[in-house]
Amino acid sequence: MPALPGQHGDIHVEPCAHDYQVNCGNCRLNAICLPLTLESKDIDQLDRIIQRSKPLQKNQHLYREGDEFQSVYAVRSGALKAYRSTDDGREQVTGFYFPGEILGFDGISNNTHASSAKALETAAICEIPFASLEKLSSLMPNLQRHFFQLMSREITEDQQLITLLSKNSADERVAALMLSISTRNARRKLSATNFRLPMSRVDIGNYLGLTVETVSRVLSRMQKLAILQVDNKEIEILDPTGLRRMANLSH
Amino acid sequence: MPALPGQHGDIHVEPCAHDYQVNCGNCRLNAICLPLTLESKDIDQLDRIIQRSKPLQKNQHLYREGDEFQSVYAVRSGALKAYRSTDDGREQVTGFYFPGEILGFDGISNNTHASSAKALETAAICEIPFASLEKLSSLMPNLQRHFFQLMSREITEDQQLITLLSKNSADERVAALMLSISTRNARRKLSATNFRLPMSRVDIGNYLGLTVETVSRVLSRMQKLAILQVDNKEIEILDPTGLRRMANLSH
DNA sequence: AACATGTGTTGATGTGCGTCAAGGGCGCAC
DNA sequence: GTGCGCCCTTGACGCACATCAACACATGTT
Repeated sequence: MPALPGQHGDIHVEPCAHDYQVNCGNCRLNAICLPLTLESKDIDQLDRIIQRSKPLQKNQHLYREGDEFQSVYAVRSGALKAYRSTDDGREQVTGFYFPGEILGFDGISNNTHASSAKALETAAICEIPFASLEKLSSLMPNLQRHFFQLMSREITEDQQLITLLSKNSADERVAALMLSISTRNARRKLSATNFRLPMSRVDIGNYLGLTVETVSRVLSRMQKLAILQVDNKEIEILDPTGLRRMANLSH
Repeated sequence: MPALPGQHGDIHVEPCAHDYQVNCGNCRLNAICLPLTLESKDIDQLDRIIQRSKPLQKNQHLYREGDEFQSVYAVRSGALKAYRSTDDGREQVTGFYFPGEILGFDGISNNTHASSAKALETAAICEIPFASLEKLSSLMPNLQRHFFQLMSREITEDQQLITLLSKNSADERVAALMLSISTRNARRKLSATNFRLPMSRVDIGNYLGLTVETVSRVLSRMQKLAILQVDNKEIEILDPTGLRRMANLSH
């Protein structure tokens, strides 16, 4: 581990000195976030409704369960988790969100956020006020379609998680999560084999319906089988094929 | 296997004799399906894009995983299940759909249905071609918002199921499903305490991440505790409070 | 009526993961 | 340095649910 003074290093943005120059047109992530064929004047219009505020620090909330729904949010850097509290007070992690991904859709149905979202590390966020988005969508069919698609994707991903929880063993669940993170890294042109997990073992277990101990044991086992190299939160995938076999998924 | 000429049969449109008189304006279910304040000319416009074909027979598919996505569907009568096949060939039931409910949203993201939908009993369906719906949504902000809300509701419901699967015992899962069906019945002005389950024990187990045997045992136990009266698929809720306590949910 | 098939129930046994407990590593405060 | 808190790991044990097996019952076919 390199001896960096601030281990997160990256975006240590003071009240966004340079933010005025960030926009959807030049954002590195727009291939993920907005894979649209929009004319540049349309992008400008979209850009004008998006608000970029100062970064969230680790453990800060973006919104909480029960808050009035106003906006959906795109992650520009960092990572977040979404979770809801169960009726007996425990929490259920419902998703992890990485740069280029959009969260907050569960708030639309009741005008109230159905889950909370919290930064797992320092995170920069683009806020997209939903009322403006709706208006703009009416004028730009591509944009309307894009947001229908994003919500649909969230539905299919939730259904994949449902399947994972209902049908797969602890080994398969953990392997599937590692593969998912790897894939999402690759989409952002980062290494598919070396990465740092932004979330704790507790969060992983919570997301996958397992206890911390089980997650830890599975990771140790994968290390013993030379599928992963695990050093605390640093992960290296040594044997992608073995990992896929362990996940028991074809994709 | 019933001796149908072509079991693929699926939607074999042959405008049904009495259908001309069914429309969204006079449909008993529109309070559930379309709880909108639309002017009657708007309802007419919506009505014009909706297609009502002859009912699906039990076990017929409405669509299959991999089919091209064209439409979403509202259930007018009967019941359906949605399911996807896992990588090792088993199936995962992702939802049950009752009259007034809308299914098919998972197809939008890839223009391909991510799950299959099959009738659990004879079912009448309203087909809503998505391309027309999109166009109409651009013109009618209420309608656009309504469909965003419906998709958002699907997301929050999936997240509830995720929580159920990840955190709750067999007893709690089965109790929660019974309560959910009871609530949905009540919304349609049917009895909240007496109903017939349209799905098999296998489907219930599959949906809840349990085996048939466990589902059967839980139902027997509930009967022994005088919470339910179970006669094959006929259910009577004898003790709603006890059922809610067993489900361990506040709502 | 006889039979096949699908669907549901119940009991006996096994096991994967939860629970409980202990201890190690690391960062941070003082 | 010493102490404290948090996160992670590892081992021993138990339990809730899966698995295996047998049987009951309903429905439809011949």
